[in-house]
Amino acid sequence: MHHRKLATIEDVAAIAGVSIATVSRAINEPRKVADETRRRVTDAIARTGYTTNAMARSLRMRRANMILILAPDVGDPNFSNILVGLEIAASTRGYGVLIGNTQNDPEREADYLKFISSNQADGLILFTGHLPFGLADADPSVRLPPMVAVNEPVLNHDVPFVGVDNFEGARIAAEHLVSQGHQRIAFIGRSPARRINALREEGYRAALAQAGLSVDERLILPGDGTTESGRQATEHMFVRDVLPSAFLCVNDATALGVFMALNNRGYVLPRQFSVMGFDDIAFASFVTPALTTMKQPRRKIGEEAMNMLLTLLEGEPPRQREVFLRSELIVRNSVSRFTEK
Amino acid sequence: MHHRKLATIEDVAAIAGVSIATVSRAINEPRKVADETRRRVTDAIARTGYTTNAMARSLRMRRANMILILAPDVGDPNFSNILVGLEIAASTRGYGVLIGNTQNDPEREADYLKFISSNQADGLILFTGHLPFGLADADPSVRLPPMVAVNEPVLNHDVPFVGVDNFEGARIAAEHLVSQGHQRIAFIGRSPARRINALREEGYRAALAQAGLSVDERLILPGDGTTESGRQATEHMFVRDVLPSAFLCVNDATALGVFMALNNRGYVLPRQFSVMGFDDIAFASFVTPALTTMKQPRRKIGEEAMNMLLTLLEGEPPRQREVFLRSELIVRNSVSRFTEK
DNA sequence: AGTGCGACTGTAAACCTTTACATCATGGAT
DNA sequence: ATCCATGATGTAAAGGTTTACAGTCGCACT
Repeated sequence: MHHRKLATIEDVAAIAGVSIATVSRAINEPRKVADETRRRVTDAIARTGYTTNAMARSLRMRRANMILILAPDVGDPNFSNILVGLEIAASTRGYGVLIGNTQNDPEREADYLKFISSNQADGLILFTGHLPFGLADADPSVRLPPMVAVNEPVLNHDVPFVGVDNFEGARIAAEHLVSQGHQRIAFIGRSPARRINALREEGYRAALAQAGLSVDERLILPGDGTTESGRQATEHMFVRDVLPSAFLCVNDATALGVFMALNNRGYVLPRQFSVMGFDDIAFASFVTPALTTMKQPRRKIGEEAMNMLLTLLEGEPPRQREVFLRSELIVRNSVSRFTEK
Repeated sequence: MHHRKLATIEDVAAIAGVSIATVSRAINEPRKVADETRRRVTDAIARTGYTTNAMARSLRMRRANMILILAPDVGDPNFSNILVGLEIAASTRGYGVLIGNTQNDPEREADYLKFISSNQADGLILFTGHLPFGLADADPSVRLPPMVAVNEPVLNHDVPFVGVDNFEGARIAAEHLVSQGHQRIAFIGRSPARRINALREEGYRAALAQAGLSVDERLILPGDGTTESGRQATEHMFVRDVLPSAFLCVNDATALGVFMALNNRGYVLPRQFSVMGFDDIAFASFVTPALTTMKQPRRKIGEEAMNMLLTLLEGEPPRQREVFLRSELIVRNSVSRFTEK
């Protein structure tokens, strides 16, 4: 199967006693060939073990049936499950999935665009939150390749987007804390420049407003979404001695940092402090106490995004340029009812 | 750049005033064309924004510069970092990386092989621990495509392998526990059918033997490497009331299950029990107490495997058919010195 | 009988490269 | 003056498809 020269459409045609055009048609538009002929072709294909050469096909058709996924970090816990969804949707529609790990390196981003310009990939899924370097500055007369952003919307450009409704998710999360009697709720992970963080913060504010609670700006701490930033923010609160009864974290990684800081100081969770995360990444349920959080429908996000891209590719305009999926409240053990001490 | 017809080698040739053969040579074998001519070609390329059409190139060259990675589960915490290594090595050598998520579904495995037989991919990285369905039963006269197994060796077939030295790693881990004074050490995750589990168990036995300790077979519990299996095994030990002072787990996920069971029963770690894992997956350092474990050089494994595959592809026989990389002992807080109670 | 139509099939061009082989010029050695 | 080697370039084939267009055949209809 490998070394021995592969069968071509011509071999099949010879055996079936027809022209190569007919073989091609028998494969791609079966209704257009007579039953008897089709049977002969099918037999010949089976006998030769013929598979159509994808390169020749792509060359002729000017499409590779291949999608390039650009991600800054393949190891991101949010990434892998979205990837599963992307991959499933792609393969059911006959597309392959190419991975590009950019590490936010402009050079690598530009490099990967070669897959597009060399016709090796037909479209782009962006995980990066920005246009790849080399496209961003291109003059606007050249058309951008078909692409869809996922997880994080693309800055300053009108790229179709599929992701979770961050505002609404954070609002629900904060509402949950309020419903448990918490009034002094911290928000960990302020970072106005990041769309995701900004939206989640807004959701938090909206929930407090709705509940008639005023926000104490001292309870809103900056953070970039890393575990370390959560730890630092928590430490900072203790140093300043302005403390909440509950922490709403911009994501699970941050929540983990909060856990570590509180554990370190000898507090017992959730008795003394409640903590909420966002994302529901893999270990959220394994940590002690198990983390109450908002679950992202990651696989669904992937499927939705890929389907959007593929219909885009097939020429139809997308039904909507932005799809927001609902995140789901997952109640575990890291939030307790607030009781006056 | 996208819709407007792409520049071909012919356009470049016309502008540079040379033949297409010269353009091709200027690109691929620059030394073979005169300095002046090369300059003209380079200019023309810059002016047209030409990129060589990868499909035409692959068709002619009969190689796609593309590697297919077959993994049963893209979400596996071991996977993503190995993927990073694979991806880096591939892209530095000018190869792209195609992802196939098989979910251990034979149909999907066979489906993905089409990428190989249709010339869309030149080689295969196997994460699955077995030959993909459709290759396994093929009659031996047909040559297998070039491939390298990673993470888990391939069952019953002589496929080159790159991974961690599981025996030696487990031996070091057990040795570490012994060095901390532990004598009753449990092994959680026995599963003779899995190469990895079997090897790690052997390493464990070797360490005990070396220390002159006899193994208590009742302390060796079955498990498939999932968190749940770790939890169950631990429960089982309490039910039978045969207890160790330390748990050596076949992997970190299992260790997490042990954590959960012990926490549940109100024990304080590592004071009352020591626990060791294997793998050093992402959250090993975030769990409380932070997990002492053996770190797999995952990125390195990926790089090594990809380089092996690519040299294989370029015709050279591999220097060795199996590469075992050393795992590293990471001491955190889940193991304490054993003290007689 | 002639016309037109529908169903089926074949011919050949086009997709864009790479590269074996041929050609040509130049210059040094004989 | 001739020959040969060397270096630079061009010509054309080959790689395997898809598909516009043309052709053939049988048949119903006028």
